[in-house]
Formats: sequence, C-alpha cells, structure tokens
Amino acid sequence: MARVTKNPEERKTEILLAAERLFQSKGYERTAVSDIVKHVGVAQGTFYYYFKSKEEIADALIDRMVERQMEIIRRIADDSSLPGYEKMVRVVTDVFMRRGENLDAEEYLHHESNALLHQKSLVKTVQAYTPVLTSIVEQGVREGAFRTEHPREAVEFFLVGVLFLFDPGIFPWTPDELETKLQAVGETMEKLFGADKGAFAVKRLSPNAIPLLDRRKRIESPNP
Amino acid sequence: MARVTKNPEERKTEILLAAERLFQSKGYERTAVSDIVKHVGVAQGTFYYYFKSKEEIADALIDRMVERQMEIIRRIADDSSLPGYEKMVRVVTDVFMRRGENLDAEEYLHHESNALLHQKSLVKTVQAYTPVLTSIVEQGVREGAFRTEHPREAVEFFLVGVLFLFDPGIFPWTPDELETKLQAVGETMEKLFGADKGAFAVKRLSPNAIPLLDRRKRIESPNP
DNA sequence: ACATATTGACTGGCAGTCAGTCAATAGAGT
DNA sequence: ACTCTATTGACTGACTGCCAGTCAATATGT
Repeated sequence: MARVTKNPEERKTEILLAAERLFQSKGYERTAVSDIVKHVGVAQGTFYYYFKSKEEIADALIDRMVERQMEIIRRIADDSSLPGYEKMVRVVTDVFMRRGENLDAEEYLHHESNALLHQKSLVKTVQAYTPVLTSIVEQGVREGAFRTEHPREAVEFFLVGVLFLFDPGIFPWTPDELETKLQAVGETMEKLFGADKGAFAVKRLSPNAIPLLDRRKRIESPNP
Repeated sequence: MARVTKNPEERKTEILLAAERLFQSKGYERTAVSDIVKHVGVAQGTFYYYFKSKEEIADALIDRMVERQMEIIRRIADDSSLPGYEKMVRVVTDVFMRRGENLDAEEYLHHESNALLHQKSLVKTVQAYTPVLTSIVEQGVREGAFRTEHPREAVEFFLVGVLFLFDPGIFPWTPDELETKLQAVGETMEKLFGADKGAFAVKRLSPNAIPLLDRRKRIESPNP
C-alpha cells in the first residue's frame, strides 16, 4: 500500500531483527516468511529482494551470533600477561559456563524444531573457536603446563564434546546426570590437554554454572 | 481403486521399506508422504492409519538401524574371553572404522537436508552404545589397562567426539584434515581412558578406514 | 529517464484430515 | 449347521490450510 523506501541497509537490518525476534518466540520452523514481513510491515517480495531464502537469513543470524561470542574469547586469548593454563580456565568459566546466561537470546536454537539451524551454529562455533583455543593450548604446551601431540585435534574434540554433549536441545539430561557430567569435565580436560591432575578440578559448582538445562525457552505452542 | 486388504504388520512393513528406499534416494525432506504411498500403491490415509506423522516413520527407521548396529558391539562386549582393552580395540576397528562401509544404506542420513533425523540417529547411537562401552571400560579399569574416575562420562565424551566430529554431514573436512584427525584419535583414546601410551596407536591406515568422506551418497537433485 | 526499491497476487507443493466405503468376521437367531 | 446382521478394522481420496518462493507491475529517488 503506502510504499516506503528506505536505506537498504536499514531495511535489511529491520528484517533481520524481526526474524530474530520471531525465531526466538515461535521457533524457526514455525515462523513463516509471511510472518516476518507482516511484522516489518513490508511485502513478501521485499524479503526475497534482500535474502535469497529463509535459510539464508538464518545463516546470517548465526554468523552475527558466533561473531559476537568470539569477542569474549579473543579478549582472553590476546591478553599477553596470562599464561596459557590460566587462559584456558578463564575460557571455560567465562565462556562455556556462561552459555546458559548469555545465550538467552539464542535459546530458540536449542529447540528441536530448529535442528538444522542449531547444528550449523554449533559447527560454526567449533570452527571459530578452534584456532584461538589451539593457540592457547600451544602456549600452555610451550610453558610446560600442557602436554599433547595434537593440540588442534584435542581442542576440536573438546569443543565438540562440550558443545554437543551439554546442549539440552540435543541431549536432554536430567539435572543429576548433568551434575555428574560437569564434574567429569575437569578430568576430561586434564587428560585431553595433558595437564596436571586437579588442574581443572571443579571445586564448587555454582547453581548457575549449570548451562542450559531447564532454562529452555518455552516456545509458544501452536494451539494456545 | 482396487482395494486390497492385508495383514497389518505386512502393510506396515511395506510402508516402512518404501519410505526407507525413498529417503535413501531422494532424502527425507524431499520425500513427500504422497510419494511413499504412491510407491506402496495405497492411499494417503493408509499412511496415517499406520503412522502418526512423517517424523514418526523416520523415528521407526532410526530405531531399526541403531538396533541392528548394536548387535555387533554387543557380541564383542559379551565375549568373556577378551580383556577390556582388546574389546575396545575391536569396537573401534569393527564398528567405528567400518561405519563408512556398513552404513551405505543409511548414508542418506548424512545429507544436510535430513538434519533432525540425522541428529536423532546420532543421539540414539550414543545412548545405545554408552552402557555397553562403559562396561568395557570398567572391565579395563579392573584389569589395570585403563585408568579413569568417570568411565561413563569418558565414554560419552568419546562417542560424541567420534560420531559428530567424523560425520561428513556435520563437519565437512578435507581428506588431509581427516587423516590428521584420525591419527589423533589414538592419542585421544589413550588419554580419555587412561591407557598406556601407544595403546591405541594407529599403525597403518587402510584406505577404507576413512569413514564416510567422499562416500557421501549423491542425492538425486530436484532438477535433473 | 533511469536505476533501484517495493509490491502483492499467484504458483506449486506438501503434511495432515476426515467422512465415508468396503470386506471380513463374530455371533445371534433359527 | 446355516444364514443374516452388526461391528470392527483396514482403507480411500478428495480436501484443507499452510507456506516458500516467483514475477510482472509499479512507485520512488536522483
């Protein structure tokens, strides 16, 4: 109807944000492109003027998200005053243990109806984190705190294990199971990176250390 | 048209098999329920008489598959003449290294268009293998070959790492990267299970040890 | 006048539904 | 034993509603 022309970048961002909000509340699969454009107040065709497909907008959102998270981890890795071992501890506490807190906005990814999207985001996360974490491990090896012949592969294995195994959208553990698994992560890291026994011991488990479990966003059901 | 009544079990199997064949050739997402019933020679409603949804038939196929694979691993685990360490070696060579060979029929799962299905099959595999592998590790610990405080968690971590990381539908590594990663699996296992150095050394890599890479089934494209 | 942004009706395809048909069979009445 | 009939279970296929993606037309800014 009333036709409004905007700066393309602005329009694109509008669409991106609307899509993100809808994916969060309804889930990816249950969000129709027609929903998105309705919320932006724009015609269906406009969507396809800016994005090749529904999947493409999802990919764009994932990239944004992964990039945002990379900043935290990069800040730790680039701190030249920290030994590798200390960096690794910080990455675990500041990044992995916080996934449940910081990812509220991305929690919709963990819903089953978003499997492809979700998987892609985990894969991208692994690929983005690997080089940075590898350099941390290599530093630790040089400093004698770690011992491994394949730092990169150890990191990849660790990332896949942590990200997939502790993802409530993939493995729905009970709180008890989760507790045990979290206890075991310390031992796993020690062994994987060849650190001294107790180096990554989980001393006390703060309640919000428990990642995502039970914080799963309730997705609006189809029949309210 | 010509109405044919059959033994329900037989009918159900017919539908199951037709679905499997179609999922293999076209992929899950691209197979319509109408395709399936056309191939069985039955009406659309008949499908929904036997299965609640398209996803349900997929789950049924996954269960069948996982169950079939469990037999191999159970046979190894139940062999009371074998020490735990030897069992683990066999599981790796007979089960994981063969995934590429034996799973031809299930390769369609590794296609991107089947993400949810694929993920479910991996999760079910992890959950099915875990108890059996855990008892193997525990046996190894009793025999002094392994050393770990959390056998179950070590097994889960290992399974997730191997199954997800080496799945070409999830992580599309180049042959070179894959080679390096396979070399590293030995070290990873030693550390994870606390075995002696070299216990799981990959001595020679047979060409077909490379799991699934490049054996990815070519899915019929939509526009031939 | 030209490029660029925007429109919205339209297409094709698909999952799932539903009211009803048909065949076999169990059982009641004889 | 033998029909007749009620009931059940298997099966049908047209239909609904939804949705991703297309496109020719059209408005807007420069």
